[in-house]
Amino acid sequence: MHILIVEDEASIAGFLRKGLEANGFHVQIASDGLMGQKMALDYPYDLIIADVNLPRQNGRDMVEILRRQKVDTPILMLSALGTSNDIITGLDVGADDYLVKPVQFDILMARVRALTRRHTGRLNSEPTLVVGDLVLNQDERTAKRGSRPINLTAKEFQLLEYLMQNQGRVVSRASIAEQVWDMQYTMSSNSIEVYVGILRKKIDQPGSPQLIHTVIGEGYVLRAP
Amino acid sequence: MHILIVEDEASIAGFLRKGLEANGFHVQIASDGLMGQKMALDYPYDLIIADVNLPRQNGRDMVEILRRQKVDTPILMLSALGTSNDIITGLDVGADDYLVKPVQFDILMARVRALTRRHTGRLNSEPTLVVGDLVLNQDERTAKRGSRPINLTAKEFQLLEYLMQNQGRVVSRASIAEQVWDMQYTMSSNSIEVYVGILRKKIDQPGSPQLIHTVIGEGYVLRAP
DNA sequence: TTACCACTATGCATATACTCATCGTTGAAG
DNA sequence: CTTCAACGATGAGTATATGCATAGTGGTAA
Repeated sequence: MHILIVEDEASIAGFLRKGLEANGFHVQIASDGLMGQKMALDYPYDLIIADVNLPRQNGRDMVEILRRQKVDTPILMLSALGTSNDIITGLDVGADDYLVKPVQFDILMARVRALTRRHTGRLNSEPTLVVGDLVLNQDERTAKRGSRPINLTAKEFQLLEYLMQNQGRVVSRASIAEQVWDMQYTMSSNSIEVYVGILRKKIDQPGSPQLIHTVIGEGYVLRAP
Repeated sequence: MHILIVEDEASIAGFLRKGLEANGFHVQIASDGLMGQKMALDYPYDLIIADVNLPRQNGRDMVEILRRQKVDTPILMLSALGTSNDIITGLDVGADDYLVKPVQFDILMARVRALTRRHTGRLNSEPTLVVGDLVLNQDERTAKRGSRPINLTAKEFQLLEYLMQNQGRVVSRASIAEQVWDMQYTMSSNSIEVYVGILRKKIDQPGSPQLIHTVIGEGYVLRAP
């Protein structure tokens, strides 16, 4: 979980970093608005904490520009200003939350948890993936179809995981190659077809409805019946 | 945009409803925690505003139960209690934001906008194209006319996608050839006519109004009836 | 060795893309 | 109202692309 802090006062930035790192977050610091904007565009942080008063470009403008550029990372703004007008404009340019300094660290942590929970709840933190009666437990690295356990090798597991993460969506061979095999897709190999075939034999046994579907010319899709 | 207010004090509930309705939201009110829980499970509200102190079941418990039941609607909590501990437990059971009463309405509105913006951003960005009762989902690569699913091959899908992206506009054979076939248009082939014909057979079945129209000498146009 | 895994090679079956010849429609001129 | 030419639609047939089962190779670890 990566957090970007945009704050020019080194003492505050350090205080936040220390506390956040103690809670298991990775923290990077930008010391002005332009630097913050650049870093936010370069890396998909899970959360951005930004001061309003910043050198070179203030926090509000930075947020507005980031939102215009389709960065949808949650943003928590900090400011010494506590008038309702400040808060409103801060939220309206695209911030998700607003705290007035001096901040109490435990309140900040609670807000950080609330913001990061929503953002990644769907993607990362779920230990199990479910499609129909197929359940994949990412922690235990096990899979089950209904009550029947399924034995998977490492590659098979990765492939199934990727398909389940994209359930309902058609995934191309190219993206499978990138995500599961970590390589460029070349037509010179049919590993993907072979592995899909193996998965089918293990998962879509006759009797239960089929989950893995081929979309000719496009790729594959895992879909609940 | 539908908002559920869970609040037992009629004066506050009425104050909020009036303000929110003036801003274009549809509002429903539940007067205790159990009623709120039931309503939140029954209908996919875009936002829930809940008091902490409620009869029959307090707001914190309600939020916790809703989150357990996978309701992921954004929740904004209100409370007379402003100690950091209250705020923290409120956020940690699954609320997204927390305001201390008495609330200033303009601040509340700003937070409401921030919360609903994020939530619907995800849903609306679903990549679907719609023309009349014809719906094309680009992720799933599926198409439907009304409730009838339509099976399309890759080329057919691309052609329909292009026509739908340009709905209401007449597209020439030349531009279709470029965009769908990736080639210069030469009259030496009638593939386009053939594929339009196939699409017609699949989409414009007798009984429903026709969507694909020929503009002689110009090209084709997809238009809602 | 034996067992297992990741990956490759081959050939078949079939869905799909495209071509061609023919037929239908349209609209303006006679 | 006909006739005719230009334009578009369509059905049948062919070629190609695509996916898949199966068998096989090489590497690794117990």
